[in-house]
Amino acid sequence: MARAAASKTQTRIQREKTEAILAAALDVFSTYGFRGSTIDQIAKQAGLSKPNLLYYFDSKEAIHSLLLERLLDTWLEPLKKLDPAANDPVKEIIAYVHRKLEMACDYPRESRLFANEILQGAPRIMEQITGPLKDLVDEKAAVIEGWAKQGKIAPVHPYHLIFSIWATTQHYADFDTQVSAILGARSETCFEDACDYLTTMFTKLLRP
Amino acid sequence: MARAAASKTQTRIQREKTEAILAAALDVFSTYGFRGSTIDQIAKQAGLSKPNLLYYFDSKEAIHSLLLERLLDTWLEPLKKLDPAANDPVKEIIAYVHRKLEMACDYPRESRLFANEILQGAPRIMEQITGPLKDLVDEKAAVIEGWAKQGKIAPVHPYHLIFSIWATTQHYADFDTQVSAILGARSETCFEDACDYLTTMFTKLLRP
DNA sequence: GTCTATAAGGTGATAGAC
DNA sequence: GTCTATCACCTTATAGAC
Repeated sequence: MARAAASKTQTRIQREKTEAILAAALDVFSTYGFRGSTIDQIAKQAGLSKPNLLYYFDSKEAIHSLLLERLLDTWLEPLKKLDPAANDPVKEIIAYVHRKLEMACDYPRESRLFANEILQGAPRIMEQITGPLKDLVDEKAAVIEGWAKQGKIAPVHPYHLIFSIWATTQHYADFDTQVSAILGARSETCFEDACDYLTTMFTKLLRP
Repeated sequence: MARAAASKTQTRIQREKTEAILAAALDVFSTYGFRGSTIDQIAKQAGLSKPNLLYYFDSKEAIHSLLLERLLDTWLEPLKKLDPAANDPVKEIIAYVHRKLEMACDYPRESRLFANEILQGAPRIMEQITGPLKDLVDEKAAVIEGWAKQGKIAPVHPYHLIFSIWATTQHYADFDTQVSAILGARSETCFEDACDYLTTMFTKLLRP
């Protein structure tokens, strides 16, 4: 892992610098992907020299790995919260859409970091996809299918429902450049409009 | 631009090699993005030496530019076909969804090339976004809004409708790695299932 | 802890023989 | 047209002074 970062007894300054590096790295990696990013760029943005950055992290890959590791917990949380015992399944799924859209709005760089990794074939994250992520999706897909069988929501392919929620919400983070360019002045209300639109779409889809 | 590629009188072999280079470049660029890709990789995959590749194209950027240039025509086509005079606007929009999904299925590398470029802030394609693409979207959004006002489709935010169509269809190309990993054996019927699912979703959304 | 200097290898592009 | 050889530069990472 890292030299200083691995130490359990970090000073405040060490923690601050580690976080500054991670923040800068998130910026750079989320934009250019792993191979397209350079340590120089990250160091410069974090306000350190390159060797100094490499004092805190052993390698470029170590920074990237830590970012991805941290990301996945955050990433799975909204879906984890989907409650199988919910009274109103339609509302429960809509609430999930809202959580996911909020994440795209508040953490667009995290979304792009993930998108970049998947786009490149997920070489550094495949185990997490086929492991924890797939398990969670399988579990929640079964919940959704159960709701459908009970007639609490309209019959719907649970996996593609989840994919469509991911796609439509993350789109606003990953393709923000395009969305903003096309909306122009309308960009200002983009997220509220998106929230309204997606609420309507998924409500109409799911209402039994 | 290119040396041999710029010549108007190419031999058959020259054309073939140019196309081989472009095919290999599409593979590599769509996976790693511009900065993450190397000429070496492209040359190797095309079956040429690096200097030989650079005999056909002046630079790495020249190849990338030509790919993007070619892409945009194909990319805009499905939306261009949306007919303002269509009898059944719901069907017309659903047909657009189908064309878009088919493109994601048949040309996933093109979709990922585009995604990579947007994700990186569209540095080499911004003019096309704010120009031809925005113009086309503005035009078609007006058509959709017209249909809504006439009561031919349900009232809906036209721009976010278009974004949601892009997001849901391109997702199957751009996030294919993730989709396949999660679906496992179900991947075999992925596109048929997606087609059914998206048809249902957008029909329910749009039916007046 | 942070710096300068530098090693070691990769990368875009060119020169010149064939 | 295609190759080998090579240049100039960039990038990751380390060594060692302070």
